[in-house]
Amino acid sequence: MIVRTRFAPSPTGSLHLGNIRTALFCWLYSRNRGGEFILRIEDTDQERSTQEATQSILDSMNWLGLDYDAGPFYQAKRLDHYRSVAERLIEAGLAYRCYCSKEKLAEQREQQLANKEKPRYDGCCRGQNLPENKEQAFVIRFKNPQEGSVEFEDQVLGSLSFQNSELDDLIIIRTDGFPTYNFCVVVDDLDMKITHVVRGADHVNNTPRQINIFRAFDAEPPIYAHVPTILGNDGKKLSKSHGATGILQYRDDGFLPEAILNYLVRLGWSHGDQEIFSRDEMIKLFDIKDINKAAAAFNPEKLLWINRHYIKTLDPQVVASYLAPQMQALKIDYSEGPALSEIVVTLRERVETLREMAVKSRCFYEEFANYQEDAKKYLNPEITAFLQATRHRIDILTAWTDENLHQVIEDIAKQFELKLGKVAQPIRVAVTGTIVSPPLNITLRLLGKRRVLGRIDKALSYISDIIN
RNA sequence: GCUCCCUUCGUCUAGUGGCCUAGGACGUCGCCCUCUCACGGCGAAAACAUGGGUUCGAGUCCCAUAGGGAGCGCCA
Repeated sequence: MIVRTRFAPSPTGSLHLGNIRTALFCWLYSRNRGGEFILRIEDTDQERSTQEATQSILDSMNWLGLDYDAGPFYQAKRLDHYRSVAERLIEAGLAYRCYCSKEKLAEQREQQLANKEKPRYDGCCRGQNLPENKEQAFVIRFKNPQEGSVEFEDQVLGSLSFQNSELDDLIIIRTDGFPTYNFCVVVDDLDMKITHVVRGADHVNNTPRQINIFRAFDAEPPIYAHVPTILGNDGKKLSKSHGATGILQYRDDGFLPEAILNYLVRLGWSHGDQEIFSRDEMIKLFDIKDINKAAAAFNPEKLLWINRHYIKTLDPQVVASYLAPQMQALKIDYSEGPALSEIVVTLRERVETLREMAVKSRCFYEEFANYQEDAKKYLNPEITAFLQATRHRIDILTAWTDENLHQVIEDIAKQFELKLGKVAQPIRVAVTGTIVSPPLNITLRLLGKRRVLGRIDKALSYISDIIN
């Protein structure tokens, strides 16, 4: 039997970390088993589904490299199919038309809640076998078994059992003729021959209803695996409605897809003490059986740590390709000056995100307007002499290398009988305008002779200005 | 209210009855390295929710309690 999983988001907003982790687990399982992974867009809610959301789902999957073997399938394109299936269910006596008004139902619900009962449909139209009446609005309800129980073995949670008496007759076709979630899921999972349903634990309570529908079709339900929800770093649920960050925002903020995936795979899943997993390792080692039952809280610091890890260890050329859009977003023209891969190599140990890297790279491509406030104190008359000497040494330097530039700084320190730090820091301020930068010799090399000399001149005139 | 689920350091987790004096990672703190910032190295503090069982022996099995979560839609 070939394993076939699906990720089935509804296009009512952008995908967040919780959704993506579910997609990842789904994808990993199918890849691990050499199976197929299907993308299905559940857009039966005409009110809330949007084209933008659909596009952002596609973009997100693409960015993370979660490729699918079939789809995307759109439920909105299969409406006639769902309707005819529902009609067949009525003919078979497994579903029925219900003419109860929304108002009546709402009232009933309120009443039940007031009586501290579980709100549920009372089955008023069940068994009446009401014919189609075009004059009056009706829905189609599934005839849920009233006795016995539904039991199934969840791959994450273990064996679960629900009494049918707890379940009511759910609506499968609305008044407007659109099918509802629990119905479409079953029809599609069946049609698409899904073998394993890996989804969020918020669907656990839907599962017995869906299994009953499978049974009505005389079909075997798929194997279920409900993965626990992800909580925000405040311990509260992470969800669209609580303003969870869309995954593409992480891309824009300078996170690597490798980091997002690695972070997410370790949330609720583990393989001993291993923290770092390449895509291939995840695929090779992943198993649903190793998913934890408890909900995990999102920890932004650890995501940052993993992001740094990948910035530091991935091929600089690859990181540079991710950096380019960040440079563009900041409108930094990097067509002249150091290659982006050089920037990556020098800045990768001092940033947490690519955005930060882009920001810090600015001084290699553009002149700065002002010295930072805390840097100004280094530019005083006492440094004029060695700054001038430094300028001269650099001016006559023929081979522009890290070694030579380091030698220049050391020589100047020796010549003026100063500690290395005492000369390095003022020079750093002169050429970068700030008190923090990569090692000075490397900074100088990246800036290039023309920029270095220009900035030293600028610092010298700044100093003479404050004297006068 | 009812149904279902969950519970190891602040956080992610290892742990499948003796290997646990509970291990690793992020974060935090300290020290070392050092031209700044970092990287790196070394070290420290930090957890089995509570109470009962079962057992020679329980973080590990069972039961209660407490706490947390999800669902109870003509949303998905």
